[in-house]
Amino acid sequence: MISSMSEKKGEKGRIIFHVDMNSFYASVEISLNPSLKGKPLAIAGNPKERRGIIVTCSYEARKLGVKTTMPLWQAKKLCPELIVKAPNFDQYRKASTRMFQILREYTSIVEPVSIDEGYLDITEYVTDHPLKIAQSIQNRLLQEMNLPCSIGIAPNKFLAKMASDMKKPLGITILRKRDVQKILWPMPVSEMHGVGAKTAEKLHTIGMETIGDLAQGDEHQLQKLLGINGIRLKERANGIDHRRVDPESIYDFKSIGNSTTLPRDISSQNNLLTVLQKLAQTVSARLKNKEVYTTNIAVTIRYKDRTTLTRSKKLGNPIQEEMDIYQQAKSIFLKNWNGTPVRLLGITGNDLVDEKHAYKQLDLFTYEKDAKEELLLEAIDHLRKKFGEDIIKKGLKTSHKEGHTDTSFNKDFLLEDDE
DNA sequence: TCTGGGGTCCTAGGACCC
DNA sequence: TCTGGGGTCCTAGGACCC
Repeated sequence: MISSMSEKKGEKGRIIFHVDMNSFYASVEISLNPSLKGKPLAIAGNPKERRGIIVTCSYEARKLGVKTTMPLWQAKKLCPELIVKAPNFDQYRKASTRMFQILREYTSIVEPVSIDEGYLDITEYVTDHPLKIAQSIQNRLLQEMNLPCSIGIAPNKFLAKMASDMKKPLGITILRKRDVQKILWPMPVSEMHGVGAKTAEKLHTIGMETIGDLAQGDEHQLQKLLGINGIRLKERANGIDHRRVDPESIYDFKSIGNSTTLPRDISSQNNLLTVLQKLAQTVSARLKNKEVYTTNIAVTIRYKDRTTLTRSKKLGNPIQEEMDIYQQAKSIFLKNWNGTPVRLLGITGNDLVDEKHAYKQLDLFTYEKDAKEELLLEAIDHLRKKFGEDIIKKGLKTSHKEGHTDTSFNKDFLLEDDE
């Protein structure tokens, strides 16, 4: 029925689901320990340390005013009987894997967006009314895993995402294109997916309060205010979104990083370098795990007053080893740290290349290194002829002292800016 | 006594080349 | 003896999302 309607309009209508797990971490904890059911439960970072913020909480906790990202001490003040658990990511990942397994039984076109949500394109897999399929998915996740979810059904990703948000927990919502005006347009623009605090604020300055305002807004004005994003948001507000559901998208990740808020602000260089080394270790392990090298290292420094800076460096050759990452990060850090107390440190590997490609690059690099050494020997020979043996000995002596091999000579002696 | 850690995408400016 | 316009790469930072 749906497909015949689309054919009339001359476009390929699709049926997209957005499956969104309800308070996922808390729900997994409850599934592992049913005695927590019905109680105000929050998952928060290390409760002993200041980084303790609410990551997720059960609906019972939400009713009492507890919210995501709220500092733990604030949540406890609000709700003294709150049960707090530290996150157990291994368990969440396990549950996530199983959940996506179940989703893939309904269609092969499943795109995970994060650990607890994903898009499904069931257009070619409709065996029943889409609502029935959604009910079946919801029931299976609930019965087999004890995990509640909300599902949005729509002709594209954006509308499916907006729909899954409308009934929580355990909702199923169909949002048709023809309902956009009635359902979506009266909503505050800040509730639109893709509109955050800053964008909402900007939109308010030109008098736009609802999604409908945005939908009917002037394109040039929006382009001027928000760039390309303005055009896109207006399209979405009109229910238009051509992005396809892409199951492969999880395989082309763009960066791998690790950062940490320190237990207290630190200004000792040695201590900070120790932290940096730990971060390098984690990043290296993750790169190896994903079988990629990085060709761009970025260091993030957040100071006591929360001002944050990121400094990055494009590398000549791909790296993966802890020591290489540490050396690069250390050099960037020392060059940019202003010496005042640091609150957070982070290392990110950007511009990732896969191992096969990295090997080629490495070979090239080794080759270049050899070529450089040859040039160096030539230069030594040249100097020997020009200035005699003395200057060579002087240079070689220095290099011995620094523990270099005799072929590498003391570079400072010869070359001005070649590293 | 505030505000984690993992990411993606976009923009803008400067350097450099033709 | 003054100077166009396009393209690419690199870096920094902002906005957003879960």
